Amino acid sequence: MSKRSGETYHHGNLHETLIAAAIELIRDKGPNAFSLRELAKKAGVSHTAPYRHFKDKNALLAAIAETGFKTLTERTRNAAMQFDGNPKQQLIETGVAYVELALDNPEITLLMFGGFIDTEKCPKENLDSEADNAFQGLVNLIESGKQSGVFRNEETELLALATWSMVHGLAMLITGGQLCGIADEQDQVRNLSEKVESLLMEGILTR
Amino acid sequence: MSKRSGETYHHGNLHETLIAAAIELIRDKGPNAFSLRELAKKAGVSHTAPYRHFKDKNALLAAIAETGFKTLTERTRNAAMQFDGNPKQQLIETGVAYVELALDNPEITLLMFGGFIDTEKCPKENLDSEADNAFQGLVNLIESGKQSGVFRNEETELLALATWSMVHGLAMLITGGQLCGIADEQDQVRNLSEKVESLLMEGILTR
DNA sequence: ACATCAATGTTGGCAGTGTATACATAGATG
DNA sequence: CATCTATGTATACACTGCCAACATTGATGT
Repeated sequence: MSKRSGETYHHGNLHETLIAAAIELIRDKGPNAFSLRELAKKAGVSHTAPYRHFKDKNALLAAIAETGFKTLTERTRNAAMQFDGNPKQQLIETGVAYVELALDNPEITLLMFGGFIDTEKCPKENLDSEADNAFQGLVNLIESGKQSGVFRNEETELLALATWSMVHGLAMLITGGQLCGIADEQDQVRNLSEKVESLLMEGILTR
Repeated sequence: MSKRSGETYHHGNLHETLIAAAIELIRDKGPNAFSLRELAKKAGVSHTAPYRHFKDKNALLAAIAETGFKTLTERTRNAAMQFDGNPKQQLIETGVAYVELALDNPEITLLMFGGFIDTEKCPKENLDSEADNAFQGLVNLIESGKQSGVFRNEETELLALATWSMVHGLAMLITGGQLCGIADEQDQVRNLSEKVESLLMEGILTR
């Protein structure tokens, strides 16, 4: 029965609608309070309709996390592209982009890294491989920086892991609220990211 | 009515029992799947008994997170104490202790930093102040290292934040499963932590 | 010694949750 | 135009957090 003019029995585009609405809900209430039934209501469908598009709640969250990793890959790559040929600046801007994205989307970031999603051990599924993409960009960046003699000749994966950890840690501390008062505003974050990463590059020991 | 010999109407020590049992449950099923009712069953009390000791679920989780921060403070301080007078080694061992603790208690670590607990903006409550304690130890360590000329003469808080971010990021990447295959075993973690922190100290730029 | 009270427990109930099952509809395909 | 399959709905169940009313008991003051 099509009660009103615009309403059809088949939604037609529920998959994308659900993801978009879910992101909104998570932004509002956090990944913890997010519920499938409220999502269905928001999308204007019955509370079991989402199961035609996602195996279960976890699968939907995983899909959202994946979009998060995609934009993370995009943003960091774009940031790096703007300083092609300058690995040092590239590394800094990549980090700033990483942290800024996390600050702009704290709830999604928590969803991505907060253990809300069961990933069945360590399968190289879409989700993880998408995260690998972001990491791979970093690896490439460092590799080229090594070859041009800017970065030390250490194992590339190790250098990448160090920079990733640094930036990721800062992002998680901010989104987790551990840095309240220290890093709330946007410009503070950029400033902080830059300084912290400079420290990683220059080292914190005297010479 | 006291049915059997050992059973009393008043448990007598429910508060601690609940926390201990909750930690076990969270270890088993993750902070996400943890439920108050299952906890009550495990503790052998009715499903509302926990409410006599904790305002709500969030309060219980906060209490558990607080114990987590306490042990974090202990472990890192103990690690530092063992190398008194050697700030560089102190910093490394502190970081290793941090990451190892996270690896040993991934679910609790997620609980502490994964956004499961509503902290009402940024109140300086027990939870946060306990986290501050761990950070303060790091600040002191770096301050003394600066005075003995080992660490660069940068703003102490910034140096502390950088080292904390680095170590925290590594810990979160490991517990979040992002480093599957790279850092699973205990000795791998120590090795990785040491290397990564050495990089932070020495810097990753060529000189 | 006894009444009283506050702390700590239980029972029952409610709204909300994830998800399994059976059924309804409609767009696509032969 | 019949049929199939994708997509949506209705219903039901076990489970959840939490509230309100009641029960038990150890502690307290007189």
